[in-house]
Amino acid sequence: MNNKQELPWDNPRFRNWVAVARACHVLERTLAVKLAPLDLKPAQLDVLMNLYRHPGMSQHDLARKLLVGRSNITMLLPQLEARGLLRREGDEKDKRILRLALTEAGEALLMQALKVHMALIEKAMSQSTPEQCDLIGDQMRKIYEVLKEA
Amino acid sequence: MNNKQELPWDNPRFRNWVAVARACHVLERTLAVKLAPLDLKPAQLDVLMNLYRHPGMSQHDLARKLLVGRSNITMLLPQLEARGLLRREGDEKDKRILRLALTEAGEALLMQALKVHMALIEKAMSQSTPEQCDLIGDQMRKIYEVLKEA
DNA sequence: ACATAATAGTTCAAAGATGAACAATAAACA
DNA sequence: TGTTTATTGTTCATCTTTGAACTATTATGT
Repeated sequence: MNNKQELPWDNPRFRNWVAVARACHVLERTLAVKLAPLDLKPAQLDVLMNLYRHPGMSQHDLARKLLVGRSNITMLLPQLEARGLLRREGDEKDKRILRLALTEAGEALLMQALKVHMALIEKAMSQSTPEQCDLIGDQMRKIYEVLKEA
Repeated sequence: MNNKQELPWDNPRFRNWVAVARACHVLERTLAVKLAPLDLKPAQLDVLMNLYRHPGMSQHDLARKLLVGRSNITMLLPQLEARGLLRREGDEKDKRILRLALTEAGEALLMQALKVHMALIEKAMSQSTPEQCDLIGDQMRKIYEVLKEA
């Protein structure tokens, strides 16, 4: 076996992925700062966004969408529920399942937060032409599909 | 003010960025799993990588490179130092600074970990042509530059 | 029907990350 | 020189996230 492998930093794929990771990281950090006035964390915003798109989803579904553990959801929801941002009600058929949905207050706060999030993403993605932007999205969706099951 | 704003999900920039974030997240998670046999966390690999590229850097420099707080570095390094993977020695001129460098063992482990990391990135980025890959990297570097100072 | 599997959600302890406050040292400047 | 300000790294309290063990409920298979 060849001990003197090619150094990753000479590999375009490696260097370019590192750039992706760094951009993600800095945008996430920035979002956390900009969201602070609304007393929302990025993780909490993710919850609100998913409940808005998929009302009635279970905690298990939510965890899978967010790529986190179920226990994380269990810890996350009570804060938001106590603030009156979402409802949890048991499923009729399957008593194990709790169905989740935003309240009006939750939807209102989400809209506020989305303005912040959107402004940040605009700032980031306006660097690219629409075609470049779509290409990036397409490639990233492919990556997600490939790694999801690995 | 218009309460009925355009929904972000109709906006290509938003949807495409969400794809970036998801791809990042799933790759990071997968990396953590694949790195477990080496008893290394992604954050620790980041440290080793940076010390390899920039031997002699200070903890402050390292924190900035990794986009984390200085205290995070303080918590992170003793584990790696105790495993004999890196050295910390005080700067001659400036007694505040600790200069960091990999040991031979650290470099050896890094090479092992890089194989894992590289294989994962190959799997992800081989979805794209070299041109697409470079375009992605270029755009992401722009994003980093724009958000870095914001 | 009954035993066994699988699934949804919770609890809990351990590990990670964060930011404010602090000590030691260096830099700036009067 | 002497005083003030900045910088480096640490400590500590707090908040997140995680995974394993647990309970309750449903599905599966004989």
